[in-house]
Order: sequence, then structure tokens, then C-alpha cells
Amino acid sequence: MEYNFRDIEKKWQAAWRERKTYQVENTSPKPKYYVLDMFPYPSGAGLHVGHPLGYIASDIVARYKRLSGFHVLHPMGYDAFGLPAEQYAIQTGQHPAKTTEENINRYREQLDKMGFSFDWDREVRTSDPDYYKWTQWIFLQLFKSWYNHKAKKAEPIETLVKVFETEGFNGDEHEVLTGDIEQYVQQFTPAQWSAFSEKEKSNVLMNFRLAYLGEAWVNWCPALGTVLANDEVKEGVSERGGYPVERKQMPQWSMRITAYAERLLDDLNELDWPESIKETQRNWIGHSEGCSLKFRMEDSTIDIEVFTTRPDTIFGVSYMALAPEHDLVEIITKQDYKKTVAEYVKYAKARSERERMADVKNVTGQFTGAYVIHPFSGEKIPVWVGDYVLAGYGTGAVMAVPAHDSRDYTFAKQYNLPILEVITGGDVSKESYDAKEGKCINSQFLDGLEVKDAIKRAIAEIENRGLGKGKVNYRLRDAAFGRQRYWGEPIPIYYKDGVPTPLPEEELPLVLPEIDKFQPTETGDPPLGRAKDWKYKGQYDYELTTMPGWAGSSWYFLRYMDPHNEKEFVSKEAAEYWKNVDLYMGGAEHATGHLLYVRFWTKFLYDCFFIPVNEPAQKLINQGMIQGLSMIATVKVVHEGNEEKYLLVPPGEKVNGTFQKNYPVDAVKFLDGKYFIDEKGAAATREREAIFRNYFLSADRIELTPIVEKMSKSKYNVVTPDNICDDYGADTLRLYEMFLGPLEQHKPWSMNGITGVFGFLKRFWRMFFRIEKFFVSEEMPDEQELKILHRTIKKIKEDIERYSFNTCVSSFMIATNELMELKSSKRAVLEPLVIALSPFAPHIAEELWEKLGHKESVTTAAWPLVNEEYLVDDTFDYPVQVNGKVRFTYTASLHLKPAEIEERVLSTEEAKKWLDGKTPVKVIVVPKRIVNIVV
RNA sequence: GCCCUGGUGGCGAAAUUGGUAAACGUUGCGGUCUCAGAAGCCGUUGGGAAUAUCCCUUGGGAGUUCGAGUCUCCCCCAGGGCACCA
Repeated sequence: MEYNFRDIEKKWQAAWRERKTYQVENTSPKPKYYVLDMFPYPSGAGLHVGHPLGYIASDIVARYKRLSGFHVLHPMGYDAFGLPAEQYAIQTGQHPAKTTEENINRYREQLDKMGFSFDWDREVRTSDPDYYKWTQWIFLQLFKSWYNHKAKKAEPIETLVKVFETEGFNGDEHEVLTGDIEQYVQQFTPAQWSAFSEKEKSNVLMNFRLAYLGEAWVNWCPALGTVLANDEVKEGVSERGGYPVERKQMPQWSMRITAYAERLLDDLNELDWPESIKETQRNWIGHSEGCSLKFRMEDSTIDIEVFTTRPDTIFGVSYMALAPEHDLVEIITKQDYKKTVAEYVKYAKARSERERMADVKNVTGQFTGAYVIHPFSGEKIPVWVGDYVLAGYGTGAVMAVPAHDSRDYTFAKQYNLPILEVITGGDVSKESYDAKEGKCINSQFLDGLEVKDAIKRAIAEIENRGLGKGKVNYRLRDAAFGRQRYWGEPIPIYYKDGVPTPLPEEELPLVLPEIDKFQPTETGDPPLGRAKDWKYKGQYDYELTTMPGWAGSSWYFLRYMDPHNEKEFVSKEAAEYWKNVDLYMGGAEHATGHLLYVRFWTKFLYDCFFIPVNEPAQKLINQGMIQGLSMIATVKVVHEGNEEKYLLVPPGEKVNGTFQKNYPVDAVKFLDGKYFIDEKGAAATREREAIFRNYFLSADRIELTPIVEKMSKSKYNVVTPDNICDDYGADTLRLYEMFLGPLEQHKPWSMNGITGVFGFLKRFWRMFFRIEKFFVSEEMPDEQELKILHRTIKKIKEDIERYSFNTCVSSFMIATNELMELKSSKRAVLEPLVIALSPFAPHIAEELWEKLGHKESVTTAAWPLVNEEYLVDDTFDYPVQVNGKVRFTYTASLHLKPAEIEERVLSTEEAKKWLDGKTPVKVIVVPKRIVNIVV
């Protein structure tokens, strides 16, 4: 009887759906296990073979954990809000909800084909009002909270109001509590606070709220007509679409993620995440220790505050540099320089981010005519404006030490500023010496100190004289939260007399209104400006921006726990039971986006006592990208005796295929798209005219250069899982994707080898049949069969637990080959193997399980036990382990040379005695022979 | 520039703690079955030689060890992250 995967898979997929095999309750006496995939954005292209890689791996873990006695939550949903659907809507007028719905249906169809064990009753869609009601609700909680830096947690804004009512706000004193925000908020007394108008109070509190509206430098993308968060901008262009991005200052809803910088950084150490992701997040958060330091102007009481990590080089300061955007630039510039400075600032601001980046070597600057006084030496130090100084980092001003900072060095060389060496170890006439090693010189009280000690000493002295204080700076910026877009969650805020006011919670969800067009309005307002039936329309202004794509995905893992709850975003009981994700599977591209935001929101919700965990996922695995293999094809043709070479496919329009003899040449598209080559190699279409008319083309003249790149619709290299399911079946696809190589590695898609996996399943199937009939023997297996079985079960268990799925597949193949050779078909051997195979190839496993006479699904079986006895290898071909671990170590003190070591082969009996560990003989176990050292 | 990850046959890759390097699969070659193809099945496939045997081989070089793909140091290469971050 043949392995008919089509019927088997259809049958079981229907059965699982009807019986709700994978539905889980929120209670169980079993231990819980939560396996989560990063939910997909349903794009128009459908799933390609890269998507399922992670889903298959997590499904294997989910199924394995179920067999091992865990109560497993394994849900799936859709990240349904986003730019592409809206771009498509703008172009075609199609409502994004419609295209999104269609795409979701297509995704679901594809997912169902692959036999995943998702509990679809828990499906979530971020664009569903029942879902985004709670996204909006969480936003309001953030709006109503501030970060208590002393308690290191978020608190209701009322507690801060109380502080203001009783103590007022004194920048310095309250810094411990509120963080360093002196520069934004004026000091006030309790009396002044109570005298403030509602609007003034609101403005003050805005500086503390975790979701806030404020003037902010944003990444403005004119082509998309919206602002973007830092992680959505790559190399000066938008991640989606690749359009140029400008820096622009505008009122903007933001998330105060910076408040959590320290915790986001510290808690990374506790997570079992890939080192590369943790490192990327550490870089992104960018912790740097140093100190602030004030420089007094020569002729006024204005101070310029800088941040430096190298206070030890304080005596090497030869000029100050301000960012062109710095507030003081205009104030301190001397009359004679006003015009040139203003011109320079204008020039610098006009330079786009991209230009500045492309032009890193070429620094520019302008002297302001002003001087500050060095706080220790008392010398006059010129103040410059330079565009290499970033407005957004530190204080937007630096003390320049050319001798020991390469950027200052370049600047000083260009404008002939002095270079003062204060640390030994380099040659500052040639280049700056940036290393934090050496001794201080020419530095008064720091002379002779090592850099490390000098830093401490300098900070102490600076604090002592009240010039500044030790400080930690983070590179992390607050995240822009408003998008000038339609297809996102409306921000539930309206403006009562100009005061941003939250919508009452009981009025949520604030449903996305219908609009007739998706473009911005004529007056340049976001699309929501077109909405006709808005709650407060005509009464109050309402917020027109929507939330960014990452809002809904920052808490979805919680909603799966309790997806239909209308009273809470997740019930206390559900959150208490499921805690957080045990295994989170997804792409590494979310390192500085989603994975940071979801940690931030989780910590916030934890602070508010809504959930019992402060990290979303304990274990994270990044499945590698499956890359598309594209071909650049050129052909040599002979034309009037001359050999000429043509590029068959225009650049950018490459053709998918494999670089083999059987390369499907007929798939190669010719030049302008009109010409094709058939498999014999002759140009074969009826339109074969024009320049190729008289040419003879043959396949062996076609030169193919393979290139590996990201799989994407625009590159014509997308392979979908559908045809593979049709041709070989889902079980083969699942096994094959796992067999491709280590899960975490990037790898180009290729069909090489799928026949091997397909052949394995067919052989596995055949083990259960004899002369076209299902047959298993009830005989007891012999020692050899038991060895194969137990070794295989043990290996697969261990390999799943270390997420090495490719080796699992190999183990199955080896076992099958060996059992086939023994012509073994005993129930006691095959039945456990079916259970072990079921996470990998669930359909075939279910079918065989049923044929073996079981009424219940194989998912209710238990993972087979391993009897260690059968793992002892009598032949001693390999170092032997019995009952766990037995180690033989050579004692180095014997100082034996190989020639002095007596070798002999031990009998099985002798070896077993030694393996008991009772005989105190030191041996070296070397494969194939056991060496007896005569002590 | 700084940080992270990796480098093993024609190819994808194994080698879990330092213990037979290349398991498993694919490709190639040879055979079998077939009218033929597909699918099976059998043999063979890192390199070199005096080929029942021996020697060499895990990016390069050194070191530790009875023993190194694995540990240490230096270098080279590839992929990814951050980047005038003071």
C-alpha cells in the first residue's frame, strides 16, 4: 500500500479541526508551557517557504512538550495593522480592512495545509476593535503614569501630583525621583503649582507621563507622509519603501521608553536569548558612564553644560563645540559673528541626515567669537559650532579634547586649534590617542594617575566643586508613537480647551472611523481628518494620528492567554497561570524594534500589578532567514561569425531556480520579457523575432551566476510552500525544512535533498506493510532492535531539547535504515517511533497510530521512556556511558609517554567491571581500544 | 572604528563533556529493474600513495595536552549589529 500523503493529510487536518484537538483550557494540573511564534503581518504575497521555518520548529516543540506531559499554549494570530495595506489602499482605493481580510484568509489556508497545532480559538488580530480596545486602554494607562526613578518603577500620575502639591518641583532635589529633566521643566513651589491653570498643569505633567505629547525631533518621511521610529529608519532611508527621511521638529506623541533604559539593559542578563540579540539591544540602549560638567562663559553667568566619558582629559580641552541646533548658539554668539554663524547653522540644518552620514570624514564648523573659562586652569576656551555634535545626545555640547578623541582631532586639524597631550602612550602629532590606557600628564592634580583612577578622581573633584556630577547617559531615544496614517489604532485622546484629555475608559474602543479617501486632507492633516462621524466631532478637536505598527504587537502574547475577555485585557488568573512565554520563536530583524517595545510594555504592566512577570519571554530563538536563490543569466550567441554575450534577464528581474544540470531553462525570461528559451535551448516562442532571429541558442551557452538574497516579491525569487505540500506533502515539507540545516542559520532555499526526506517517509510507511497489507508483529523485539529504538528515542529527545532539529531527522533516517535492514516490523519497536515522529510529521503519525489500533489521537500519547540498559554498547566502538555519565580521565601526574603505555584490548566482562567504577584503575578510553595503564 | 556570530568534502551538514573527523542527506559515477521514464534497490564518492595497508586533511600560524574541529594567543576571511553617541 502506497504512502498517499494527500488523503492522509486532508483527513487529519479535517479531523483536528472537528475534534478541536489542539484547544486548551486555562487550567490544568499539568505544568504549563507557552510556545509562541512572532505573528505574521499578512502581506499580499502570502507565506513563502521562509515563514514556516520558525512555525514548524515551534510546532515540534509544542507537540513534544504535550507528549512530555505539559499543558501547552500554542496560539497564532495576525499583526494586521500596517503600512503596506494602506499604501495599497492609497493606490487602488481598496479599503485596507478588505485587503487585510483577504490576505489573512490566504495565510490561514496556507497555515492549515502544514498541520500546525495552533489553538485557533485563541486567534487575535491587532486590527480587531475587540483587540485594539485594549491596546488603546494600555496607551491610556501609560498616559496616566510616570516613572519614579527612585523606586525604579512606573506609578500613577496622581502620586507625582501629590509631590508637586506638597513639595513643588525643584530640579536638583527632585532629580533622584523624576530623572534629569531640569532642562524642560521650570522650578515651582507648591503654591505656584496650585495657582497653575489646567493647561499649565497639563503641560508640566506632559514632561513626566510615559505616553506624552511633546515637541520632538522626529524622522519625517515625506514620501510616506508620516514620522517613523528610529528602528524604522535604516541608513537614512525608511525601512519600508526606502524613501529618504529628514529630521524635523514637531509636536508628537511619544513613549518614554528611556525611563526604562536601565532595567531594559540590566534584565537582559537574566534572559536566555541569543547573544547577538542581547548585544544588539545593549548597543541600541547604549549605556555610557561619565559626568556632566559646566563651563562658565567668560563674560556672563551662562553655563554651557557638557557630558563626557573622559573627565580625565579635562586639561586637554582646547575648544568647546555646540550642535547647530543648540539653544545657546544664538544667545552667546558675538555680534561680529552673528551673520556667519547664522549662515552656518542654516547650512548645517539643511544637510540631511544622509548627507551628514555619507560625509563623515568632512567635518564643518564655525567659531562663535565667544569664550568659556576652563574651570580648573582658568584659561580662555573658544566656543565653536560644529555639525559633528549631535543635538539629541547628552547635552548637545561637547568639551573637545583633540589629543584623545579622533573626531575632535579631525576638527582641530581642520581649523588649526591646539592639540594638548594629557595622556601618555600615543603620538598625538600623527593621530589622536583614544585608548583608555596610560598616565595623565600636564594635568595638575591628575598627574601620574592611570586613566581609570584619574576618571574617578576627576569626577570626585568636579562634584566637590559643584561643577557637575557623575552620570549615566543612554543612547536610546524616546519612541515616536503617532503616525500620520489611517490604518492603525486611533489614539484615544481629544483636546478639551487645548488640553490633551484621555477618552473615558468605558468608551473604548475608539473605533477607526470610515473615510472616503486614504490620502492626507487638503489642509495637510492626516487621513483621520476626513472622518465624518467622530465621537466629539464639532465639539472638541480629536487626535488625528494613529498608533504605529508596533503598538498592537507589544502585548499580544498576553491576549492569547484570555482572548475573549471583555472586562480586562487579560484576567489575573490567566496571567497568573500562563506567566510568560517559555519559548519565543521569530526573526532577528526585530531586535531593536518589537523585542524592545514588548519588553518595555511588559515591564510597565508589571509595574502596574496587572501581570506577574516583567519579561515577555524567557527563551528566544531566531530562526534563520531562508534566502532566495536568484540567477543572473547570460548567453553567448554567434552572430555573423562573432561571438556576442547577452544578459538574458534585466538586472533586478532575476529568475528563481537551482544551479544544476536540470536547471529549468524554460523559466528564463528573455530581455524585454517577450522571449523564452525552451528546455532544449532553442529560442522557442512564436514572438521570436527581432535581434535573436538568426541566432542559435543552446542551453550550454547559458551562463548562470547564482546569487543569494532575501526572498521577496520584488526580486522574483519567492518560493511558496503550497506546491511543495501538493507535490510531496506537508510532512515532507516539515521534515525537509528542519533538515536544511541548523535552525538559527541563514540558508538559501534549494530543493536539493527533498527527495531524501520524502524517501524516508515512504520507507517509514513501508515498515508497517507487508504484501500490500498493514502488518505489525506482536513478537518481542530482540536486543539489537531495542538498542536502535532506545538510542533513537533518547537522541531525539535530547536534540529537541537543544533545538537541534536537523539532527533529529537524521536520527530517524538512520533508525529506519537499520530497522529496514533487519526487516523488523514489531509493534514494540514501531509504536514508540511513531510517537517520536509525531511532532515532526503529525499526519503520517496519526494515520499509523490509528492503524495500530488506537482510538485517541497520537497527541494524547506519552513520550516513550528510555531504558538506559539498552544504551550500553558491548562492542566498545565508542566511549561508553552507563546510567548517566562515566568518565575516565588520565592523570597527568603519571607523565607517561605513549611508548610507555601498555595497550591491550579488554574483554567485555573486564570492561564492564571497570565501568562499575569500583576498581581504582586509571584508564584512558580510546575508541576501538582500551588502554590499560599499569600504575 | 567598536561589538557579536561564524569559517569542516562538489553541496546542506554531523561530531552533546577535549577521545575513530566527515554520521545523515544530496550530487556524481557504476550496476539492477523497465518497452521507456518516474519511483525503488545495490555498490561507490575528502586528498595522496607502494590501495586487504599506510600517510595527509576541520581558514592560516603558534601554544596547552598522551590526545585539539572543540581550549588559549595572534592573524585572515564572511555574515550581522552599532556608528561623528563625546
